[in-house]
Order: sequence, then structure tokens, then C-alpha cells
Amino acid sequence: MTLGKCEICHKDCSLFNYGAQCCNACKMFFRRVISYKTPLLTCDNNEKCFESPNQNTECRLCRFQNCITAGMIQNQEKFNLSNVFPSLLQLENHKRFILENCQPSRDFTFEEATSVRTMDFVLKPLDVTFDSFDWEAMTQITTTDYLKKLNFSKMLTSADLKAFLKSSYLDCALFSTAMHYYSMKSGIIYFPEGIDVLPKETRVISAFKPEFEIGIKSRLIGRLAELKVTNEEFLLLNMIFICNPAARNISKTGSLLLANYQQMYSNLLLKHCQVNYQQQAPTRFTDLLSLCHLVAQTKRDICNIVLLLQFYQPGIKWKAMLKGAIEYLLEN
Amino acid sequence: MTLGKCEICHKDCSLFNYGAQCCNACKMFFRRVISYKTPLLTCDNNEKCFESPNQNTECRLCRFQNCITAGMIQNQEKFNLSNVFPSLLQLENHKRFILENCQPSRDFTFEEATSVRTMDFVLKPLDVTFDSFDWEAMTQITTTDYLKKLNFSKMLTSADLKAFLKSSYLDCALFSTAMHYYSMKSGIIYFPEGIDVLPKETRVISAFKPEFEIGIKSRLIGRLAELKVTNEEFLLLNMIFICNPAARNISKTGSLLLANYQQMYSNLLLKHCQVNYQQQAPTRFTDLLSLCHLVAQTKRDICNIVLLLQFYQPGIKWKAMLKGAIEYLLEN
DNA sequence: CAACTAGGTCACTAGGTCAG
DNA sequence: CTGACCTAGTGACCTAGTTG
Repeated sequence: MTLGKCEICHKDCSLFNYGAQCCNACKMFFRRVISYKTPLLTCDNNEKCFESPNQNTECRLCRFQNCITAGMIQNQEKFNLSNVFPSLLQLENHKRFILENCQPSRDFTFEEATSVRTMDFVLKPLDVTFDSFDWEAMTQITTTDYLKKLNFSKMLTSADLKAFLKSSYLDCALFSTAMHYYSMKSGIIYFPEGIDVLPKETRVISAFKPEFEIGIKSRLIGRLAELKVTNEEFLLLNMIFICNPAARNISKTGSLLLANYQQMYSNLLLKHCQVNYQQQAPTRFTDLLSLCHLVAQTKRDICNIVLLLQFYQPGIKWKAMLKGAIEYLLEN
Repeated sequence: MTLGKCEICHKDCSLFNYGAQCCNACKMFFRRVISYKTPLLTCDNNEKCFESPNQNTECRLCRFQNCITAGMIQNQEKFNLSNVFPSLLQLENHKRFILENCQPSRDFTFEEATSVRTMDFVLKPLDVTFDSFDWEAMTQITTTDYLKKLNFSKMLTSADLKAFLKSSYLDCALFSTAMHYYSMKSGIIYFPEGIDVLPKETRVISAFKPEFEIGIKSRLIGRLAELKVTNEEFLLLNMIFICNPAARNISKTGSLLLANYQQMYSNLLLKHCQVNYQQQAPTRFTDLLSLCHLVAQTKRDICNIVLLLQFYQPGIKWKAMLKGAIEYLLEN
């Protein structure tokens, strides 16, 4: 009867569950994790339990990594629109509230912001005013904080979480900002209190062309308006862009997990389009996905601005957060 | 071998089952549903799974809708008198018990009563007395509750269930009341405790002719007595009248399902007549079916009374239930 | 007897429960 | 949190009855 072994715990087993040959115990474990019944995942063994197959201590995180490696994947059925929207919306609103009303409890570094540790925020006194750099740093910190709260973030190893956060936070921040100001009927993006997203230092750069500025401030938002993107579509698209299995330095397991989630969000968006657009669903779906290119282009524009700033204004004192972010950005 | 595709799940398939080209899996699914082995049917996807043909997630309700649309129909053989009578009788008796001994747990609206949600009843204290309007509302609520418990009701989408309930509850209530008091040897209908079915407000209407009153109270019951309608005949006739494929606002699929059931109950009644009346079976069958016109006529009379009441007694405060019911009635 | 179909059986899996 | 055990839905396969 026992024709094989559980791919996770290597016990004798002939069952198939969630797409992998696995015993009942591992099935139940996987199910509890992916259904967010038991969200906390840490490893006391340097996240290397699974590297030695004869190890007798397997922590929950490493056990889950094994599940993903074995190809286990959650049933799409419970991952439906009515389950997913409310939590995404709540996270998005919470992020916006923190961004507009709080400040970080101290000067976080880029490495700290992209680590597993959570960051504290305190209410911002009314007399504190942020300049463009402050807002940029604040946006990055709230965005990484937001990304860490996503369900699948808690299923990544600390190294993969870092790789994921570094690779996705900027796309997420850009897309989310554009969507926010589009929904406020604005044609360009800015920071709260009407602060320009481009620091004043850029004004004196002779090589700085107006096309650049327009590109950054209104290319993405303009397309959102053209397509009349709804909030639901944005939330799903954002997840699809974020779950990038090709994130730099990510492990094979992390990549698999992100690919699974990207697939599920993608299916969900297609379904959403089919319900709302019938025959035009494939066109709508493609139009929405093509926003990905605009986000990437905006990111390249920002990269160029940073290079120009470094060249023309070498004396700028970057905040800890921005310094690290820029280093990562220019490493590409 | 594979000359076509399953009309439900679109897999390659050359079989015909239950009147449609369909694979074994869909055959088994349909069989289980119509035999009430697996009664519960809900959709998490807004009941639109079947609107997009390439969807990978198909819920049970939508899959069943597809079966009906493909023309699948149950074998009449298992749908015989000895299977059908006991459950119909039990539902009818249960409704009568609730009507005479309970009251709604709160003031339901017409929309609530015709939604999928079940309604709660509580035992009526002995000192509570109902007037004519109370009884009318109570009759409508118990009737919709009764209709929701019919097997095929659980196979309708929520929208179709609403359309079905709104279109059928009054016929059902009128016919059932008439049958009840005919079987009690009464010549006219009334409400429990001897309450007049016509509210006292009608007495002062000058345009109110006695023929009207007689029509409503004794036309139908008189004909039941003339024909000496048996309880079995009533139960089947009631189903035939209720399963009206021409219900207003019903979808094509819902209409098909009701037509199927109407056909089956109709076949059953004819068979029942043949057993009990031999050569006179066709005559008996036609006589019984003609009761349909009397129910419709009684409904028109009620419609007229409501119009008169609204004209002569504009100050009446209708209960929530009656208000919605009247609006629907007068929309025709 | 060969092709076909209604209905039965049963191994299999997703998900729930509950004692430990 | 864990995992043995339970339940319900599923669909491949089987059987018996029908028909040309």
C-alpha cells in the first residue's frame, strides 16, 4: 500500500495532498499555514533545518519551506475575491493613515526596514514639517512595513523576505502613490501637504529635462486615468507586480512561493475582469498588466534622477534610509 | 472515439447522459444533486462562475446551472408517487402547524421573506390575537418559508429563487387555504380563530359588491367541493401551479428547471388520474388543471380589493411584509 | 451481440474536529 | 500547535438492463 514516502517528512506514505505526495500530518501542517490559522514562523536553527535531510529537529519555517519545495500549492477556491479584497483594502488604508499622520520612531536604515523586525511609528506633531527627502524615506518605510504584513511575507525566510522587500518596495510605493492621487482626481503625484516629489535640488540641474519630470509625475497616473482603473483592479494588480518571482538574490523556494501567489492573484484578476467585462475581459486584463511597464519606466527615471543628483549635487547628505535604498537601486 | 465535448465542463467526451452530451464526472454530479444526496448549493463567486467559459473554478451551484442549461433532465422513474407524496404532505402539515401556532420572530419585509435567508418563528403566546392583516402577513411568510423548503428551490440561484417566490407565493397561499377549509367541510375560507379574510376596512367601501366577497371567499373552495378534490390531487396540482416557468424576472436556466419540475409533477398527476379514474382520467386531469384559472381569478379579485382599499382608505398603515407584497402585486 | 446508458461502488482528497 | 480520525464530495470503474 505504501508506494512511496512523504516528500516533506520522509515517512512512508501513499497519499497525495495539495499536489505533492505527503502524509496526513504534513498535509494538516501545510493547510494550517496557508489558511493563516497559525501565522507565526521563526527558525532557531538559522533556517537550515532542511539542509541536512537526516536532521531530527525541523522547525515550522523549514518544514513549510520543504512543503513549497515539494510543489505543494493551495487550492484556488478559498482564495477568492470576497476573501481577498477586504484584507488588502484594510492594509492599504492603514498604510495611508500611517504615512499621513505618523513619523518613524527613529531614523531606520534600509537594512533595518527590510529585515523581519517590525518598525514603530509615532504620531507626528503638528509643527513637524517634512521635506521631499523626508517624505520619500517615510514612503519607503511605510511601504516595507505594509509589505511585511502581507500573508505570504510571513512564509518567507528572513533572507528571502529581505530580497523580496528590496526588490518590490519601490514598485509598490510608486504604483500605490499614483493610484492614490488618481483616485483624488489629481493629474500628477505629489507628497502629502502638497510637497513636490522631486527635491528642490533637482531644479538647478542643467541636464534635467522637463520630459523627465512629466514622466515621473504623470505618466503612470495618466494611464490609470485613461484605463479608469478601479480600486479592486489596483489592489490585485499591485499584488501581481509585487509577487515577483525574479526578485534579486531570492532562493528557489522563495521564488516558488511568490510565483504561486502571483499566479493566484493573476487568476483572481482575470476572473474579476471576466465578471465585469465579459467579452472584453482578455483585453482589459492585458491593458491592466501592461501598467507593469510604466511602473518599471518610472523606476528607471528615478534611477536617472538619482544619478544626476549624485553628479551635480555631490554634497547632499542622504538620510540613512535613502542612502541604502539608493545603493541597492544603483546596483542593478 | 471522442466525438465531442462535455457540455458542462468542456472536456473531451462522447457519452450521452440524462439528455445531454456530458462526461461521467458531470453525470455523477448531476445525479447526486437531483437525488438530493448533496443538497447544499452556494456560490462564492456571485453566481457567475458559468458566465466565463474558461474559468478554472466552478462552484457546485454554477456547475448545476450549466447542467440545466445543457438540457439535462432527471429520469422520471425515481420521481414517483410514493416518493413524492410523503415529503409534500409533511411540508404542508408543517406549514399549517407554524401558521396556527407561531408568529415571526420579527417584522420581516417582503424582500427578506423572498431571499435565500431562512426566517425564524417563535411560539405565539395565547394572549396574542391577530387581526386580518396580521394573518395575511403570517400566511405569506409561512408560504414563502414552505416554498423555500421544496427540493428544487435549493437548485435555483438566489435571484431566481426571489423571482420564483414572488411570482408563486400568492397562488400557493390561496390554493392551500381553500383546500384546507374545504377539507374542514367549510364552504368559505377564513383565517384561524375564525377571523374574516377581508379586513374590516373593506366593509365601509361603497363600491364593494357582495359578488366580490363571494368570489374571494368561496369561488375556489366551491369548485374544490364540486370536483371532490383529494389531498393527493391537491398536493400535485399545487406543485404544478407553483412551478411556473413564466415567473417574472426569472433567468432562462431557472425557467428551464421549473419547466422540468412542472412537467414531472404533471406526468405524476396524469398517472395518478389514470390509476384512479381509468377511462375518465383525461377528463379528470383537465378538470383539475382548470382550477388554475380560478386561482388566477381570485388573485385578480384581491388585486382589485387592494386598489379599492388604497383609494377609499388611504390612511391604512400596511405592515412591512404586506407593503412589499402589494407593490409587487400591482406592478403587473 | 454490440453499443449505450442509468445507477452502484469505492478509493481518494479537502476540510473539520478534538484530545493530547 | 499537532495529527489521528471523521465527513462529504468526487469521479473512475463496474454492472445490469435496453435497444437496434
